[in-house]
Amino acid sequence: MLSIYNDLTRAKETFEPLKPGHVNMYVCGMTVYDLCHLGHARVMVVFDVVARYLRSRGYAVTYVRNITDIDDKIINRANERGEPFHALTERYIQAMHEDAAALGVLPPDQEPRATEHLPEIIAMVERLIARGHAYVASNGDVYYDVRSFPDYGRLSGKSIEDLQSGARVEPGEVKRDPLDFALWKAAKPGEPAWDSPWGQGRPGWHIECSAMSTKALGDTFDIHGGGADLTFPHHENEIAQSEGATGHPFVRYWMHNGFVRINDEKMSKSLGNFFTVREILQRYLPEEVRYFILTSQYRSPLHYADEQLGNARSALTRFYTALRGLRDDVPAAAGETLEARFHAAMEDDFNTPEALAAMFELTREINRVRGEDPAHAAALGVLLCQLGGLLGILQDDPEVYLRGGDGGPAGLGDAEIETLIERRSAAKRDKNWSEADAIRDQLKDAGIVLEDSPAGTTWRRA
RNA sequence: GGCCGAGUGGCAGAGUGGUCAUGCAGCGGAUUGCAAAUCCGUGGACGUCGGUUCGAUUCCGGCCUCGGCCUCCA
Repeated sequence: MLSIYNDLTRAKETFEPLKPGHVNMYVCGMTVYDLCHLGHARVMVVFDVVARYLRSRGYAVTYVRNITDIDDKIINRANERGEPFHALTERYIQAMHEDAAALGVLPPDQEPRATEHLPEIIAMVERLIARGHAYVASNGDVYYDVRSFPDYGRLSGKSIEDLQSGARVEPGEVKRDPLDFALWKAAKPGEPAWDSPWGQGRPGWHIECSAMSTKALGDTFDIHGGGADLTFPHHENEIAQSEGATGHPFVRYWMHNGFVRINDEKMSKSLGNFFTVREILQRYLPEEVRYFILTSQYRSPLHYADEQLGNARSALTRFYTALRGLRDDVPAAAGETLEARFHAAMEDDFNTPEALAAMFELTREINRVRGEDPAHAAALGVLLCQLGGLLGILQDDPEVYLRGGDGGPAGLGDAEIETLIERRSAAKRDKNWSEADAIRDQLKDAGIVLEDSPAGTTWRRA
């Protein structure tokens, strides 16, 4: 029985999809005017795990993650660079796909773009006008009339009155109410624009998600996800738009992931304190970054620290060390209590840290039995890999992971390493310990760790 | 100011009304030519002040501190 924390009710609820056996899920993706940073990576990894896990429980999942490829920031950035906005967005979409793939994030089933859904967007705005939820302003903008939607503020826990007191009024405002938000923005000279019943213009930020999610998944769907900073106003506005236009409930379970923090502050573009995925991948393996993201429950803050990325490396080394040398062509061990513990953790609102704890205990069990019962160890190892697969980790060949670490600036090649190990083995046979230790120290200085066993010497990169 | 969330051992991070998180680091032991890896054992925590309770880190309230949203943001 899977339970999910629903931000709409602020409680964990038993998950039951609208259509038995099928889950429709929409996640707010990126606005593509820059490279992905770790916060974007967290969204992608978290909901990738959600989709993987739902599928593993037998659900057919339709996972939609949108791309915002037209908005103010994109226009400004394109102007700064003196290039067409779509050239800019194409480049960053490409980069995002590369980053996602590197982190083992499976592609969503659909990846709709705002600029490819102008007809749906315009139709929804027209519908909102017709149903009395929106109005055309004197300058050609179209605004949502927030006061026409009594439930406004429910998701974010705000009241219209509270919002009213904090609302700021810009000079030259053409809204009827400061809380109203733009569905359609009239084009200024030189801006990208599309034809509409209200003249040339472009969609507001929120309407694209309402239009695209409804088109892809229907008026009502199961899960809507995104970063916690989208709760208000973005998702609040989506509810107002979609329910205002369709007259039906919009989303059944709202999921928001917590922020990545650095020095106790939110990592964000506006604060400028972010690391891009690319920067981090220059120093850590993709699987290490992914593991690091999963060490925190998705709603909790994730504290960025080099020490913790290093910890991720140690942890993965422990897993892969246990898997190394085990047969992987056997059936997974069945009926293990640790497997049940893993699933209990995942079914409790995707508690990945607890799920990882179960995997560590499974790892200890593998190490414990591998001497006397290699067959059982192998079966447990296959199980460990399967569980890891649900999280998108431990899918590498152990040897590749263990030998593929950072070789350092003066990294030795595999062949050189093997040669040195053979010379050391010869010295060991001769009980020439000083020679053997000298070679081991030499390798250690090059970042190579040796591990002797009765079966011979293995090595890995530290 | 309004609303929301959080404060757990050296670090990270789960969880629970009364026996164990887990990983890394530390310490002791086994193993090893010595190491490494591994196994066994072990120390160390629940912001603060009250309340409820036989018993609270866990429930309730006050306080303190921190973070977030209220404006673009994953």
